[in-house]
Formats: sequence, structure tokens, C-alpha cells
Amino acid sequence: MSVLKVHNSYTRQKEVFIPLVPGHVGMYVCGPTVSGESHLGHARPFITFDFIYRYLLHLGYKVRYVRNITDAGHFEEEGRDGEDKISNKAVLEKLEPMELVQKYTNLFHWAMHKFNNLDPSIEPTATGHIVEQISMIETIIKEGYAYVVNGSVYFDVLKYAAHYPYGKLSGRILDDLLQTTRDLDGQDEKHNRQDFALWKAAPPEHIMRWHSPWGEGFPGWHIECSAMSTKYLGAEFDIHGGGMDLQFPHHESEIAQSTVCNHHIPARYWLHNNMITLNGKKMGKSYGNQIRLTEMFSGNHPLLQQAYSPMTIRFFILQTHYRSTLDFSNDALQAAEKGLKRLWEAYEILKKLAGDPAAGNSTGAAPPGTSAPSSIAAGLAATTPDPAATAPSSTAADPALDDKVRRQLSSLDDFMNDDFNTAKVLATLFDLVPTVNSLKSGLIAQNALSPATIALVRQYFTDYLENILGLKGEFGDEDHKLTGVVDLLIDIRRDARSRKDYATSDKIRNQLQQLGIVLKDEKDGGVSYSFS
RNA sequence: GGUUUCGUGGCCGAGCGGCUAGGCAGAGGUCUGCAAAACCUUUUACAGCGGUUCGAAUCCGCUCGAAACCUCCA
Repeated sequence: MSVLKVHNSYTRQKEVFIPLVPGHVGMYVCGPTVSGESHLGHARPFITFDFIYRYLLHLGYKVRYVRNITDAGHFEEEGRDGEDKISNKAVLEKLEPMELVQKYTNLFHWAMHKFNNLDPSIEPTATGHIVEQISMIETIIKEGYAYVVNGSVYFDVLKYAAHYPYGKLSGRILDDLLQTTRDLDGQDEKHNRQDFALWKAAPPEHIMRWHSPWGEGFPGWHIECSAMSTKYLGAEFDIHGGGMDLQFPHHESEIAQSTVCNHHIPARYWLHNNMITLNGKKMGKSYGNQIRLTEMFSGNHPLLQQAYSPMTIRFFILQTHYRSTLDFSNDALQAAEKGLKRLWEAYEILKKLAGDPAAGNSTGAAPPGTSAPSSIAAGLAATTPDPAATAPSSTAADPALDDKVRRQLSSLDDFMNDDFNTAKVLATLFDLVPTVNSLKSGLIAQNALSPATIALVRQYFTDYLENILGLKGEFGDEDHKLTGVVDLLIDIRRDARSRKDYATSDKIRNQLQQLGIVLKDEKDGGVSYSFS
């Protein structure tokens, strides 16, 4: 049994994951800026850190997952309009800033739930932590790493770099920064160009403003994450996550701020997901190439040939390693949709296959969402090896196949432990699909695999598909009346077929299909159906 | 310009020195009232040029191409 290794951006190496406090994990992930609607690019980090969160839970850790809401509005770079991004847009839309914030926060939560992302343990807002941010800035000033100019406070990067390794996370050298930082207007206040704002004095037209020791203003770009991660996770915690584009300057600045205040780099493991690209270009606001999530779900966008369900998008993202770029295209999404369908149908079959009697009432599959949060109790994926779980069962009629299947299952844990290689996990699950389908159709004898192995396969599918990868059946919540009606129609159709009344038979199937209910005649005379 | 990363078959993508990745699409077959699905078989790879090695998609160098960051951004 392997141990969990993660790629740490800070050291640029894959390292064994060892939490600070045994059994517990503190994880901070940079959340959304709720000044606009989420687009496809936003789905990546939140789905990525959701399966990381789920996997840590699966391993038995007690995880505190903190993901902030940036609602204070990172101000626009000085020299543009000097105005808070959120309040600026609020004026345009004639809304209260907090009304806008609420609207987009709600939309964000709606999308997260569509993706079946678990809620974080704590979701603090920047506006709710102004006091903590001011306090942290005061400490930085006291330590001598910040200075006050005209009601604004700036972090002294040059001085910091003399004592600490500034730029290590992003691989940046201060001398280069001195030469490459853009020449911006309104830089006169800063002692050096690479300094960044901790607190900005608010111009009169600025709506979002708070009292501070330096006058009325609002917090700088990076201080909120430092303040909130320190408050809820401590001076040092385990995992800090976010998109690769946040490495510099955001995370680099967080490291500097927290190091000055807490005398510690805040996180031990820095995890960064890569971008979703569109025609090879990063999807982002400033590129004007984003597809909003509401548009993805509805298909209402010129670039979309059809609507893509949240689970299709989730699966699409899971098929790639989280540190690789992922290129959007209709072909790729459609392939993902079909692939997920194939995999999920095998899972449905598996749930109905007879397995270990101890597994109990497996036929009446529990609706998605009601499954246990983790199946570690079963000891199947525990960190200690279980010889009984990997030895071929003596009751299998085909010990070679039985053994092969068990080896495939145990490799799932190895792949996930290898820096969360969900692509390999899915490939391995796909490898098991022909076996599962053949068991059902009888091409492989039902007793080829031991009941214990079948139960194990089912257990792993549930663990990986539902609990770890966070996938779910799209229509698992359909109301019972509907399924009752469909069952009735299937009954009538069966009668018609037995009379060779194929006109009636086909009419039922075709009209149901138009409603998105697809019937399939099975070899054994049964009929199965799915909602598409 | 600086820093970092990447270039895999029709498409998406894994791969970290030797052993078929996988999905989608394509082709042939089995099954079937028809359809769908399923199952079996199967075609097309590692940007280019050198080097290291018994052996390279995988390591090194160069060339070409692309991206991210340096500016709000997942």
C-alpha cells in the first residue's frame, strides 16, 4: 500500500504528505471574487480541491477546509480608475455593493452544488474580517516591514527579501522584478515598485470603505487570505491551494505577510491546479473568452454545440491530471459525456449484481447523496495492508481473473496516492467495465469472480465514483411516480411485443425517447431504461 | 525582455528509461423483430535534429512552435 504523495509547488517536488497534527488536515483554498458570474475556468480549482478534500476524508483525516469569499473587492490597479471593482460595477448596475455580492455568492453556491462539491468547513468573507486584517497590518508595521503613506499602507518587499527568500514559490528573482514590474501611474507613494498595498486609502467616490488607524479605506489584494487562514487554521497549516495563476503575486505575498506576522511560512504544501484553455488560451475575464457556467449548463453560447451537464464537466476535468492544462472543445466534452455514461451504466449494473451476502440489499441502490461519507470502515482502502483483501478468493471459478481484478482495484489507491492521478483512476475503472458488463450478460460466468471480489468491486466503484471523485447519477433523484409510470409503460410494451404488435411496442419506446427516457431491451427479456 | 511550463495517434488525454494507458470517433464481426446497448477483433503516436544508454515518448543539448506568470484573473 502506497502513501499519499503530493506535488508541492513550493519545493517543486513530489513529497510524502505528513500532516502537522496526526489525523487532522488544515486546508485553505482561495475562493471566488464575487463580482461576477463564475465561468468554466472557475470550475477547475473548486472541483480539484473538492476531490482532494474528499480523498483526505476518505483516508480518514478530519479536515478543516477553509475557502474564502472575496467580497471586499480587490481594487483595480491604481492608475486605472482607482475604484473598487465591486462598487464600480454596482454603480453601473445600480445595485448596492452587498446586493451584488449576495447575488453572485448565491450563484456561486448554486453552481458548486450542481457540481456536487462538498461545502467547505468554513467559508469566511473578506468583509467579515476587516478587524483581523487591520490587526495583521499593524503587526507588519510594528515588525518594520510596512510603511504608511497618505493613509495607505505598503509592504516593503525589498526589506523582506533581505531577510527571507522572497520569490521562492513563483521562481522569481527580485532583481528581475525590479526591471520587469510594469511602470504604472500613481506609483509615487511606494518606496519601490515591487511593493504591494496592504491597505488603500479610499477616494471619496469609493463606496466600500472601513475605518482604520490610517484613515478610511479598504484592504489590499492579499491580506484577506493571510488573515483568514491564520485565524481559522493557525500560523502554520497543511495545504494551501489555488490556481496556478495565483502563485504570483498573490501567494507569494501571502507568504511574505504571514511570515512577518507569524514567523512561519503559512502552509507546508502548496498545491496549484492548472488552467482550462480555449483554443489554447487561458479562459479568463481579461481574455474575453469565458463561457459562464449557466451557459455551459444550458448550451446557450455561440461556442457550444449543446448543453453540458455539471457531471459531464466534472468528469471532463477529472479525466486530466489537475496540474495539466485542459483544453475545452465540444468534441472533448461530448466524448466525456459518452464516457461517463458508459462508466456509470457499469456501476448501475454492479449495484445489482449478486455479491457478498454480507453486502446486503444491494439491488435497491441508495439514491445518490445518501451514501456514507467514507467507507474506510470497510478497511478496503485503509493505509494498512490487508492480506485477505488482496489474496485471490478460493471460491472464484476463475482465479486468474479474480486476481487480476483485485490487482486493478488496489492500483486505484496507488494512483490516487500519486498526487491525485484521477486520470489513471478513471482509466482503471474503465478497464473493469468490460468485465462487469460481461458478468451481466453471462459472457463471463457469474461465479468466475468470488462473491467477495464482486462486493469489493462494488465497494471500490462506490468509493471512487461517488465518494472520492464526487460523481453522481444525474437523474437519481427522479420522483417515484415517474419511474412507476415508466414501469407501467414497459409492462404494456412487453405485452405488445409478446403479441408481435411491434407498432405499439415501437410507439412506446420512440415516444419515451422523445421525452428523454431511453429503453433498452436486454438479452434476458428484461428492459432497462435511463434518462438522458 | 525575464521566470516557469508544455509540444503524444482523427479528437481529448495518461505516461517520469525497457512491459497494450484510457475515453471518444473509425473499421470488421457476434447478438437482435427493429433500435440501442453490450461483447470480441482492429487501423492511425510520441514537433524536428543531434547526444547519453544495451535500450528513450521518457534523460541532456540545440532548433521550431505554444502557453502561463511578471497586470484584476481559477
